[in-house]
Amino acid sequence: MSRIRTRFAPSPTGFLHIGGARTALFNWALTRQQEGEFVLRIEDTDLERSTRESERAVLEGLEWLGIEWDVGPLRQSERAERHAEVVEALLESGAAYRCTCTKERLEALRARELESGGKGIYDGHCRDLALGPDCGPHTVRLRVDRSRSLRWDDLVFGPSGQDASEIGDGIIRRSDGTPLYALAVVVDDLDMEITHVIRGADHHSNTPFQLAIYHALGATPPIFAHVPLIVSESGRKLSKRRDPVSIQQFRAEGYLPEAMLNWLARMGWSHGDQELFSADEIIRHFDLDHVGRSGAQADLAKLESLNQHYLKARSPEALFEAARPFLEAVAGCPVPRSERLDKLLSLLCERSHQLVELAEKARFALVDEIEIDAAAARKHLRPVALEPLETLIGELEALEAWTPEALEEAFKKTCRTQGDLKLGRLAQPVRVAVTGTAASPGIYETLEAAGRERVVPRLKSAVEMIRKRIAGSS
RNA sequence: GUCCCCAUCGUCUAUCGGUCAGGACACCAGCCUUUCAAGCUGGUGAGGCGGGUUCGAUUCCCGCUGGGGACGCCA
Repeated sequence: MSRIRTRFAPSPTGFLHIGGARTALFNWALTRQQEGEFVLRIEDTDLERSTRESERAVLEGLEWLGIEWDVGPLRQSERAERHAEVVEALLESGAAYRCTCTKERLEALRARELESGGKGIYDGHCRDLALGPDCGPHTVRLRVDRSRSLRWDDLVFGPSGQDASEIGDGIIRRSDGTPLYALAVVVDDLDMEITHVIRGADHHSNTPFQLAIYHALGATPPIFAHVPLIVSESGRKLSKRRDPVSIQQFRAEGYLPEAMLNWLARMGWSHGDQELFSADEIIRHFDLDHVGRSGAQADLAKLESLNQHYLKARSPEALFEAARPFLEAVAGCPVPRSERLDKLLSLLCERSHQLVELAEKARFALVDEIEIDAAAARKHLRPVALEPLETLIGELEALEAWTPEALEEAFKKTCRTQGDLKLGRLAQPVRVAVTGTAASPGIYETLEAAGRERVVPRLKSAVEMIRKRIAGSS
């Protein structure tokens, strides 16, 4: 058997969304596995809605995910001549005909049809009129051979399609001379020798008409595999407005590409009980037979869980590399990598789901001025903490080494001299004073990460706060 | 409205006639504990309904119900 050739054909009318990304992933995975060729084709025939900007967004999204194409990006708009040529040939052979029906007539027709319980398809008004090129403004319709079967064996849905008698003569060229999607995809897929068309299930019911075009062209259709849609929590098709669907949005929030890939792969596809997949494993195991037929809801909680998993799985270098822009956004300045920061990051990814969250939690070690959470201060920076804090400051200032071990020693000693104070009674006020919040990694690691130069002043300012509080309440 | 498709825990799913219906996320509880997490242990939780076929149906068939998609001079 010859090599397979697949394609991903997004229309650049927005950003790369998760449905498209998953379709691309499935195409890519199968192609890599079979050592075929993967074509990227931009379907930009709708000039009004297509922009170079969103085309770039789509490419960037794919690149970020690590989905690489072998051919392209090709643009459908650049193939206009070829499309026109095919329509002319179809006209010539009689497989297509000119239609002068106005939009008004068609609308009225459809309304009347629907009203009387009909199918709302074209009635063939111009089918046998043999209209010539001089018939005025006209579209071109495919003369669907009504005796044929427009069925195929879908690799995901199984036997699909209907008889040609059930569909109408669809338009393949607009009155302005440009081709319609159905014509363009078929011609492009044929010219590009695409062997497997793997696309969203929203194309499932458009496929019969496309088969009719293949027939009219005397061509053999490719193999089709329709992948069920990813749906929103309401169970409907994803909406760009209401649902978080943009790949770049996820990226901006700090999701890792390996987590996205894993998440996307497991929506609709499975490999037994396995949940974790690297890109290589997806390629190795991907199988259209194990793509389900029902729509999948995008579960953000699962993505978060996967993202944390991959955050923890990253090497310190790779973690820092991914986190850097987020850390710098918090710091407001370049953030160099350091051993101290690496340690903090590894501690923080156990309590973060995305990089934005991680960077925010690292704030206390990145900036000089922190804000103290009011509720945390009220609860922990109380008069009873005053003496212990002052004692601790003395201990810390006397410390030679700023290590977790030395810090622990200082804390233990302070607790002892403060009448066997429970560690939590000291650790919590310190935590709030140093991080501004009541939650952080272990207190010694936290102090180590913040650095002596920041810890002592912050403790002193906390002491001041408490003093003011005492003065204010008396 | 017409055509097409889909239907297992809250969610993603495994199961290709015989399983105590499994896993993961989420959720709950316990352990751990200086906070928050993480981790560990345990737990709640599913075959939409009605008919068939069969010794036996989640699995095969039909109907119903529910949900979705397509019906453009959009892609």
